[in-house]
Amino acid sequence: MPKLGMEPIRKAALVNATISEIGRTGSLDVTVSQIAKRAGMSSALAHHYFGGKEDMFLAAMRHVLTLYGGEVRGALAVAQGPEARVEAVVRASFSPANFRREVVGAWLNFYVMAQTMPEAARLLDVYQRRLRSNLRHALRPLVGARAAAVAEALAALIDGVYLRQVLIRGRTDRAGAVETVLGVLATEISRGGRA
Amino acid sequence: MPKLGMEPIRKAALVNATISEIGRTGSLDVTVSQIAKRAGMSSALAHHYFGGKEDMFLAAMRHVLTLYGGEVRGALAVAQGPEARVEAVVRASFSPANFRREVVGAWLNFYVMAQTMPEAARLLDVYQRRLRSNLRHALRPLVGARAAAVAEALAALIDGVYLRQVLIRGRTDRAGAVETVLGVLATEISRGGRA
DNA sequence: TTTTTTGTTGATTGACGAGTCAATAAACTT
DNA sequence: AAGTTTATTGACTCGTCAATCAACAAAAAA
Repeated sequence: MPKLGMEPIRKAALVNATISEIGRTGSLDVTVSQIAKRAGMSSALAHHYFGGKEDMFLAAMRHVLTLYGGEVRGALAVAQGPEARVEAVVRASFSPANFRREVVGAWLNFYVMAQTMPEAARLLDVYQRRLRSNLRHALRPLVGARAAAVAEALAALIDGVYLRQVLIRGRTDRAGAVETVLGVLATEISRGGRA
Repeated sequence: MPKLGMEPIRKAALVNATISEIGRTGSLDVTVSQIAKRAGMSSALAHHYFGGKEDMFLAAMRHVLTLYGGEVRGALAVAQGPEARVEAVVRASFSPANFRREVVGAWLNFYVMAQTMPEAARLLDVYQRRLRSNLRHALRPLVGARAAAVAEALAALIDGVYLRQVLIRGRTDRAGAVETVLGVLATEISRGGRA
């Protein structure tokens, strides 16, 4: 029954399955067989489409990063004014799609990957740079020269809030997460550019 | 050459070796043999003193948490006034001992452990509670009713700054880390208890 | 219609690693 | 001196898993 043009479909299925399995088990100790099974194919086929396990992991990471990037861009496009722009970035970071338990679990493990896989480190670095850059530009009119420092802090804060969700049993607390970050943002804005 | 009373010495050596190896490889994929070798003994002996790999991991985690707790307590003991108390907690979090590359790498992996090992989750939860509680109490006189929210934000910020070190090549940036957190603290204090 | 390309898997290989065990030896007890 | 407890390891078992291969099937190209 070989239908042609399966490659992109299979690859997409494997990428999703990889994210799901990493998120579900909460670790990188997922076997290719587990992933392949969830994606509805044999492990041999998974190896056929991707060079190996590492490539699957990287593809999954790229996918998550791409989704996130898209969401940030979309939110920025409709944001009116600097304050709305910062808020857009923050809200996109905690959007329902990005802030699901399994995705948070996957993120955590991407950081672990970054410690061994140079390409993973590069991808995360790109993400961090873009995040900081977005925040910095939006913050400039609000806090002036402090923009860089505040952007750095907000970016770290976002990551930290993510990290804490890992320990929370049950559903992730999206409202609380956004509130925490926006709370700090409000304080920084109220201080403005004063040194 | 069996000298008696080896147990505590061996265990301590294994705990240190575990932290080192997790930090060095940046993942939980460390073999008992690797750990044992670094601790200067056979893997069989490691199994003899600890029930298994998991126990070694938990013991390592307890050790790091204990060291950290001690440092916070020590810093709090000599701190004069609320502001100094908050600063003490922050500085202790980034003390040279806690902020070494390998320890940061180990921390990251403790969070990963927490996703599968209930006991690891419990330990991290205790740490987080204590951290927040310490911050909250010290912040109360400074920001009044906002103490809880600000404590939550600072705690997340500390974790986030930790997380970012993972990607930094070479030495960890202690000064920058402390500066980022204290910067936010300063802004929050300058706002005080104003809603 | 033969050939090539694409899709697909069961079976196998080869490596590695956690945990166990039997054996050896030194110290401590009685 | 005989017996017990503590220390220590090399060798082994048993399982798991990434990666490969041989083989089969169907569509597309020649």
